Amino acid sequence: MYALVDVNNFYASCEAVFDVSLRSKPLVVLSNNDGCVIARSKEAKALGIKMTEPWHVVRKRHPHLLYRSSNYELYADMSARVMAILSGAAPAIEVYSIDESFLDVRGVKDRCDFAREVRQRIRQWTGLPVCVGIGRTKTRAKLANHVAKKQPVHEGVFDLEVLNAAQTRALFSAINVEEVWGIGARLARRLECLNVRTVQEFIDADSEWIRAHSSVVLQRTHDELCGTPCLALELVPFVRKQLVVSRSFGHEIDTYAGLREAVLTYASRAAEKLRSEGLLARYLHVFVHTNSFRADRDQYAGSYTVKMPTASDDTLVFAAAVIFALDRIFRDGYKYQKAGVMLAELTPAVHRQEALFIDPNHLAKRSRLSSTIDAINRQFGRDTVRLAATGVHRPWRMRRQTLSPRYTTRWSDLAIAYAR
DNA sequence: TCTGGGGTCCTAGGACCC
DNA sequence: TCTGGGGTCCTAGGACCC
Repeated sequence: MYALVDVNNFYASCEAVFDVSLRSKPLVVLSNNDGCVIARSKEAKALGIKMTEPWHVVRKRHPHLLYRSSNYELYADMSARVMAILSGAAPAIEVYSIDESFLDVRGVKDRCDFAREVRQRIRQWTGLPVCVGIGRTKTRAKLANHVAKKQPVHEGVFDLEVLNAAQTRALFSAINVEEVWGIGARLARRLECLNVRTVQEFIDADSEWIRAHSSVVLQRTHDELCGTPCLALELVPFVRKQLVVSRSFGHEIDTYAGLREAVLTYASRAAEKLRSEGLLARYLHVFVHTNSFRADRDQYAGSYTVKMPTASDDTLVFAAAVIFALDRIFRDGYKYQKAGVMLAELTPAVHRQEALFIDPNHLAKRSRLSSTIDAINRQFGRDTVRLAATGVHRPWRMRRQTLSPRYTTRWSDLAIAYAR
């Protein structure tokens, strides 16, 4: 038996916790470069604003809409607070995303009571509103959470397993199959062609028939929905398989030098992340492309993968690989809009394989250098020490015009309470 | 002018092996 | 008329998630 706890409109709710003027108002949070809408308050959803709609389009339609640039430092810290509360409340918890966790609630006597208590505690301790869905499988708990969110009568808590057969049938017949976890727009369209539109119609379909018409993935979703668990709680912290750092530029880049600055910056950030997780990478992949929305311009996309002699976490090794790759994919005469660095075939640093012809002392020295740089940057702020080749003025850096203060992670940004 | 970023898993098909 | 059988590995592409 699982409970899925999910923060309502997470990014928008985080902003409203600290800025009273944003509460109960239409508010959107924007992606990097203030490009798209990636979170909406309840009131903004009511205005019909869609997820990932371009901001410049929305803004024209709603000139007075409140908005904020995304502030991931704030959201990550608020997330950690919520997850800490949940860890204290349940015997086992799987942190599924920045704003969602699955809880093991087997053995809980009154599940709804428990859920209401958790909800109240998170509200009181963090200021964030959450909904809780309960079900026999993870997929059912997800669906229950959807009901908790959509039907205010349940006051944020819904247990699917207390319904009788007729009630369940009525509920499932009223929900579109696309709301099921694991069924996106594409699969929903394909299912519709097969006359499966509602959750109930999907459940009524034969498991093998689904496998034949789609894949084992959809079959698992079906079985989960019918009550047969296929997905267990993932308690072991996951080991990532790849690491990507990519950004659209704040201003387009049309020179080799500019592109090199940006890609080296991304590679440096990737190396930092890699080291902070104790991993090494064997492959480094670089990609660059022009703005595909500009139909009036020539388009170009290039990518190149470098296999390094041994797995590494060294910024300087990555920098050399980046330049090697970029020299092979750069084409003059284009306006580049986005680039990225991907690290792959990751292995734990404790299993480091040394190279036959490289002096181990050299490796140890470079490793100390990286650790020292990381320590300085942790203490004095990101980029205090960085490669000169990552640029000085960096006009391509992303735009974030309405970034809120880092209320919970910077002394200088702490909220101030005034007494009368 | 302005259109995000970061992940995972599965499948099909080709290359290659014995 | 007849054209084996079984396996692995890799890659590209498609689907999903938040």
